[in-house]
Amino acid sequence: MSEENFEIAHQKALHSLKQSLPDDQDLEAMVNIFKAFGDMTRVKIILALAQTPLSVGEIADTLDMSQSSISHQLSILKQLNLVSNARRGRNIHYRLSDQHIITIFNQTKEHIIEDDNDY
Amino acid sequence: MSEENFEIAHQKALHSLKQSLPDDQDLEAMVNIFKAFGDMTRVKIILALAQTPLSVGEIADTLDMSQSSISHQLSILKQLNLVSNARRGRNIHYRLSDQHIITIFNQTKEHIIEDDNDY
DNA sequence: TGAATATATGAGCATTCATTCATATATGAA
DNA sequence: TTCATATATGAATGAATGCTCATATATTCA
Repeated sequence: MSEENFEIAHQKALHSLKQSLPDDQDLEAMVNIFKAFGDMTRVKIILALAQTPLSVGEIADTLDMSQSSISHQLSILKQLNLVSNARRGRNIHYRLSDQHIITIFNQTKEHIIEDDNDY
Repeated sequence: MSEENFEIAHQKALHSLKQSLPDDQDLEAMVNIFKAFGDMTRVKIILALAQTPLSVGEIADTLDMSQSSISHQLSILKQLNLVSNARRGRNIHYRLSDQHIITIFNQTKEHIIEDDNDY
C-alpha cells in the first residue's frame, strides 16, 4: 500500500472510530473489575481463594492483615460478583465466583513475561 | 469425602497457602497493569489503539479530552510497555505493544456477560 | 439466656491519582 | 532562522481509596 493510500485508510478508520468505541456505561463494568484487580490486597485474596475456599479470618491470617481490612475488601469483591460467600458453621467461607478470573490473571502474567524477554 | 476429611484437607491446604502466594515484588507488575486498566480514559485509549495506530491529537479528538490529559495517560501506558510510539512526520503515533491486552479485555467481557446471565 | 467468637460496617485519616493550567521542548514549513 | 504546530512535563487541586479504630450484628456453645 502506498503512503498516500495508507493515509486515506487511516482517515477512514479515524472517522468511524469515535462511534465504534463502547459507551461509558458499557465500559464501566469492565473498568470496575480492573480497578478491583488493581490492588495488591485484593489480588492476594483472589489468588488465595483460587486454591481453596477460605473464611475471613483465615484470609486475614494468611495475608497478615486485619480482619476489618479483609472484610472491607471482600465486600468490594462480592459486589462485583468476583467472589461469593456462604456460612459454614461459625464462619463465613468465601470462594471465587468463576474461573475466568484466573484465566485473566494468567493472560496478564504472559504479557509480563513476554515483555521481560525484550530486555 | 467425609466432613472430617474435608476439614483435614482444608487445614493442609491452608498451611501451604501462605508460602505459595507470590511475593509482593512478583505481583507488583501484574497489579500495576490492572491499575492501568482501571481507568476509563486509559481503557478507551487502548480500545482505540486496538483498531489503528493514532497520534496524540487524534486520540484527544476521538475521546473529546485535552491533549495534556491524553499525553499524561499515554506516558503511564508507555512506562508499563502497554503501548509504544514512533514519530511519523509531524506527529507521534502510538500503537498497542502486544495482542495479549485485547485477549485480557475479551476474557473480562466474558466474565461480565456470564455474570449478567445469573439475573 | 448470657458469654464468646466471627464478621460487617461507619467515620476519620493519609495517600494516591486524574485532570487542568501554564509552559517547555521539538519538529516542520516558510 | 523564525514561526506555527505537536507533544511532553511539572505543579496544583479535588476526588477516590485503603487502612485503622471503634462498634454493631449474628451465630455458637455452655
